[in-house]
Amino acid sequence: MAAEKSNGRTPTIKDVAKAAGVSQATVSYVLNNLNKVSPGVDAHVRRVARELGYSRNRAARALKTGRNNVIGCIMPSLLSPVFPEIAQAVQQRAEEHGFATFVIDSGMQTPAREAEAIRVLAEHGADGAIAVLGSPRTASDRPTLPLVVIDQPMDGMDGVYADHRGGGRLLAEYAIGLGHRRVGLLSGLQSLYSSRERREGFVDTALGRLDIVWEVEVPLTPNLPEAAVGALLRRDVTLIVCVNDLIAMVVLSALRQARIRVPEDVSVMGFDDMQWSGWPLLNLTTVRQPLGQLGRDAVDLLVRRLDAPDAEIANIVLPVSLVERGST
Amino acid sequence: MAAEKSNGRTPTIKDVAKAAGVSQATVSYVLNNLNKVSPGVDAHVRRVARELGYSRNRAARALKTGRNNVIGCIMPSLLSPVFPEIAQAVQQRAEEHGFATFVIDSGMQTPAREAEAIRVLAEHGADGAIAVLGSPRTASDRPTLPLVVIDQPMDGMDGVYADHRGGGRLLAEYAIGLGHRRVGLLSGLQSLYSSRERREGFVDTALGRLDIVWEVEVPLTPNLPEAAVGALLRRDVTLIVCVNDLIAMVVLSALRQARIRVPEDVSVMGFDDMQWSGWPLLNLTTVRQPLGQLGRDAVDLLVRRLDAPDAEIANIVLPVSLVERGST
DNA sequence: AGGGTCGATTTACACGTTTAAACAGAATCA
DNA sequence: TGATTCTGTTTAAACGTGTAAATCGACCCT
Repeated sequence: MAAEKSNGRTPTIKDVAKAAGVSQATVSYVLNNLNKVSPGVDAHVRRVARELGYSRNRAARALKTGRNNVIGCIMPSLLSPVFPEIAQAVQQRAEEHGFATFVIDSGMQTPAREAEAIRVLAEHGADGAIAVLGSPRTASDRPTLPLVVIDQPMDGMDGVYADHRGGGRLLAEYAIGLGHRRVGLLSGLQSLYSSRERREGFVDTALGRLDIVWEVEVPLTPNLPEAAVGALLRRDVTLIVCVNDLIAMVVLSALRQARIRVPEDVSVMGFDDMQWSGWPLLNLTTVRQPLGQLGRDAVDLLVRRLDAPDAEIANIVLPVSLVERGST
Repeated sequence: MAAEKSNGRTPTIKDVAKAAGVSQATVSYVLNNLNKVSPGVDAHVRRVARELGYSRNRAARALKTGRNNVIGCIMPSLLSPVFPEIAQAVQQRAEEHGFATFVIDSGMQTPAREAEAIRVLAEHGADGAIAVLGSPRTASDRPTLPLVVIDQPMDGMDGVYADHRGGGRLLAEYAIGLGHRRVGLLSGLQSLYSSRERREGFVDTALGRLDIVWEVEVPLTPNLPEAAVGALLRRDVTLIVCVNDLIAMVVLSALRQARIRVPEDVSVMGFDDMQWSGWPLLNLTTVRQPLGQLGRDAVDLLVRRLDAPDAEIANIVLPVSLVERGST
């Protein structure tokens, strides 16, 4: 063993080259798996590199290639239970592709914060990002970064989202099948694609077969506006349909407080099938959307885009399914 | 306006220098806020830079300085409600220091995954990391990365954690004050510092004044072992003390399912004061630990360490407080 | 034997910064 | 006035890679 460069510094490609008795270029070629070098040399270089504990300097190669192998993951909130589930999947899949992931909490859907998040990502060298966007407006500031949008189609960008409309339909059909007639509807902000679709799927199917006695549009944060609470307590429906599980959770809370029993006095349905919806405390009948799959598909789409910037825009729609539980 | 270099490329420091009629070095000095240049030139350079929409290339400066301005944030799980709360605070504070944050889900406390997370971070150029570690073992693989550990002291590393023992004491005192006598204890894995401290604080204070009728050691995942469920249903205590709110939540679930009422039939207490503990559905009496503050202090500690690698090891202990709610 | 091809390897430059060191004036001082 | 400090600015050398282009042999073909 001739040249152990065990001085403090972490070894560079130059050290490896010297130790292996070849040029830097050869080492580079080997380590990038371009099959440009003869098998013998290849093996030798690899061995030496391993022996020295060499690993390529990210900053240098990023500087040279313009690629950082880092993607961003912009979520409206990490405190809600559903986004972390997506973020986790994104991170794992990205890792498989050799990308690291920046998770950023954009602070619940203010367009300014979302634009800011994108800026921060770009500034920190992210190659692209996956985002759950709260506002359609953000589209106008066409970002400097390749973006894959989750939960809604957005023209000019790749997207992955669940079949919200189909989910709404499922809810309505299930309710009808159960013999409900008078229902209340807590729909999400209709400026959001997903909320709109869910609502329309439900309403269209319900038409003529369910009476929507009241409907209140609520923000997707975990507290109900006055109007919604009032409606809940009127007790003039046998079923309350919520735009998502988080809202359903708040509804269950409110009902509990008012000592209205579920499902004896009134039934409740949600949408998402978030992690806790299955627990006895909630036990929520809901529509399951494949959260992990959303994240994984988004990552795949993004790396495809990075490799081929001019590929045609893709939109993936994932199927949903009804999960029957005790709240109905 | 002479030199608008509006060809496609994003502008470099060289473009700015040329446009401003000074050298690259001057531009660099200005933009790094070393007060080396005269006010007039300074202002001029800044203006030109802004006009060109220039922003420094991270890869290049990372290459030169050996600093990436990126920190990692290793959490055992993002699905649990408490860690995202910390992660969010970490991210915000890091941003204030000019650092971006990698959030990594180490997959619930397996030492291998934790070591792997550190490796990934190092490989992706993180300058340091903040970690909630599940296993003490990880300490042995002394990481290549400056680390600040949250939730436990760890020799040789900076740490931030709450006064777990004091919290345990608070719980016991409150229980005594309420007139309880027979209590059940769901303690966490005693291999974890935080669980151990909480338990000891409680047990020491309870000594002779509370009967700990049964005690079961449970993992910190959201499902109870048989033994625990059995104990709950024995109904031989007036109070159940849980190692944290997540466990308490599961307990409430189980009790609900068994139609045991809280707090009429039995009281429940937790630890953490996570986001939902205050909701009517849980309404949990608990000990509040300042989750956000943990994250912020950890970041401060980390950047201090990065600036002064040889500073003495610091450990910050944060105070806790009792939050009275409806479950007792 | 001389030109031509081909594959393996090296040479050499570029990427966009930071920063020590050199430099040029101007101000200060003996 | 000439030597000395100071201040503001520039020059130039890195940092660790990737990769086009040049180089070098070895081999093949008339």
